[in-house]
Amino acid sequence: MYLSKLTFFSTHLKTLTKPLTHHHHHRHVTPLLSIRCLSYATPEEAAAARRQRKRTLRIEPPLNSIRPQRRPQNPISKNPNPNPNAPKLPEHVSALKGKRLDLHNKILTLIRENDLDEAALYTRHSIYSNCKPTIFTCNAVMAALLRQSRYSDMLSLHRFVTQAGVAANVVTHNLLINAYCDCRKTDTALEHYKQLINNAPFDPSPTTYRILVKGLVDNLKVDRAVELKDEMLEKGLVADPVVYNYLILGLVKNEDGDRALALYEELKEKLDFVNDGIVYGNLMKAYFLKGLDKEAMEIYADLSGEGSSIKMNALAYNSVLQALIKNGKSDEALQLFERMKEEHSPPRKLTVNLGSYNVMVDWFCEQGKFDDAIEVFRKMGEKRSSPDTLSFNNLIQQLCANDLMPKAEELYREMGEIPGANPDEYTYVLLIDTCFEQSRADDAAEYFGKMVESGLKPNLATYNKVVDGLIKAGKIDEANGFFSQMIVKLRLDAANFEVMLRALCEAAKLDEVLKLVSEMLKDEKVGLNSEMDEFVRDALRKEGREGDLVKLLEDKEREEREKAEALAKKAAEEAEAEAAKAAKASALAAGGTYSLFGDTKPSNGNVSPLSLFGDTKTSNSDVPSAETFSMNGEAPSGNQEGSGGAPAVEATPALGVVEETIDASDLDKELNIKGDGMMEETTEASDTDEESSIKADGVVEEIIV
DNA sequence: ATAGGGTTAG
Repeated sequence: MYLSKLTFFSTHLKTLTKPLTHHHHHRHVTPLLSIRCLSYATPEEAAAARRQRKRTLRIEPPLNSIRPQRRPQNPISKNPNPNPNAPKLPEHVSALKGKRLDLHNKILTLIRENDLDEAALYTRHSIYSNCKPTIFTCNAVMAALLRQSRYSDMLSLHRFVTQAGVAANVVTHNLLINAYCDCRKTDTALEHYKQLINNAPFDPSPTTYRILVKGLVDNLKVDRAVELKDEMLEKGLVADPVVYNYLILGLVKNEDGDRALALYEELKEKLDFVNDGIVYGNLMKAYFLKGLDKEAMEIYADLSGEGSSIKMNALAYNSVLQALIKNGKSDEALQLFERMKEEHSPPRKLTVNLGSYNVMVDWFCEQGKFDDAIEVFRKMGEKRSSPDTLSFNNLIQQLCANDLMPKAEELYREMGEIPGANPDEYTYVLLIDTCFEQSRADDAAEYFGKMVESGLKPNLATYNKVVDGLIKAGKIDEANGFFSQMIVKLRLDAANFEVMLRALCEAAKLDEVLKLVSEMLKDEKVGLNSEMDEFVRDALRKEGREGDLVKLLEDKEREEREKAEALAKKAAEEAEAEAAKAAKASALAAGGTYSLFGDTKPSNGNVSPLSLFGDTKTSNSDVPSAETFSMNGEAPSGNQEGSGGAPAVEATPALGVVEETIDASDLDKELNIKGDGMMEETTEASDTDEESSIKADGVVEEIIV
């Protein structure tokens, strides 16, 4: 139950993110790949690979002649001249034993405890220890990060383990493709898929196609998704009902009932009989779409009939339930819901889940039957389903929108008692909005306070809403309290300061006004413009306190002057010291150098005296010091894609160095992820755009190793 | 032992 909740929550989180359009930057990646493939992350790796090749040469020929089917799909053994640069094969599951299995289990425990930071850190630290994590462990952590929509952390970890020479397997690739799809970067996902096909020493799995087809359908690219399904069949993979279901869903959403039905026919032909119930809800929707209610209900009779061999689980039933509800089959829907609950017998047979209840709640709300909605919502515990934050928010929102705030607040109070259903930003914004609508400014303020108190981070829009609302309601002190609380947290800007200043002036809270003015003067991004200056003067004049501002400004000015003087003095001292040093250096360059090297004259007259001393501080910036030079030449340059990063990997990367090259903020930029993990709204996701984000491309480039 | 179907939403 815990896991299913996690999954549910993650889909919630995933939908929270709103991707940005990125600038495509199409580059030729293929030639680089072969270079990248050469590199082993560590000398140990390279040595191990050499030993492996020797062993292979020694052992394989006789074995092959006896049992040639032993390693038929291994490109290295197929190749008469094993290319040391060939993509590395991922480790077999059998590598997961002993200490490495212990490590794996330890990290799985961290994931189960939802301590992903620790899990990721542990994985990284183990990389260069004597107990290297297997790709299975890396995948587990990456999968957990993906589930929580922590894309940049996931890509960063991936990059790290890849640079360390942990060879990716098909699951790794699927995870990356999944991440790209979730970020609406379907082009990048397809690019990655192409690289997988062309370069990886293994084939895509059925799941690869599920992920890609779902991603394309979600991003309204049904036609491309259909093409991919055909590629899947060409690869000799079995027609997958899940893949067909996504396609049918996409076509139904496009109101293309004909093609949806045709796809079902195709699937039926390939499988003889489709016993996976997942397709039938959408199939019914396709019939309904074409006005063929009778056919739709025949399908329903088939799947729900006595002795039907169609396998229905909760997901399949939910889809059918939805089809009935959305097409006016109310009695059947109610009956089906009852039946789903009856058939439910965990742990083996799961025919109802949180999703079923959500569908019912929405349906009742649609009909205005809010008490029924609340009742069915409360009853989900009977079937050992437990509501999550999203399902609470959904119901609370419908109640708020229908003048049922007391019931909404009752549900809000229940949220804290249910694990996994803590109120989130969305919950509080709903309640705050509704409170203001109902002129309950105090309560709105209280919710805002609770929101901050519980560690949630209101965004600027929420802050503005609350402060504006409080000011309008004349609650200046409360507004000012939140203002001071949020100055740093939200990096409030001049406009926010001015709103507060105006309100304080108008309320004639002069002490507060002066305090705020002093704050504004301290912040060089804010300051006091002439309009505000006048505003403040007016307010003070009314109470005869104009002098207070004059004094404040004078104090400030004196402070500034003193500061400037101190700075100037310091600069002068430094310049003097510098001059002395330079004089010393040139004296040495003129004559002193020889003494350093005995009698030998420097053969190269171009040697810069400065670089000889390695004094980077005094060196002219045009003359690269030895230090700078070696940095440019040897440091692994994971961030500079395509700029010769691969050979650098061959040097033993010290942990710190590699970590330096994996800059999470760069990865954030890569996926346009903001610091809080939220993504900006896309203006337009363009497909024809030939350019792809450099960074995203770089990752694609790098993974196929 | 590592990925994986459907629904609600600013």
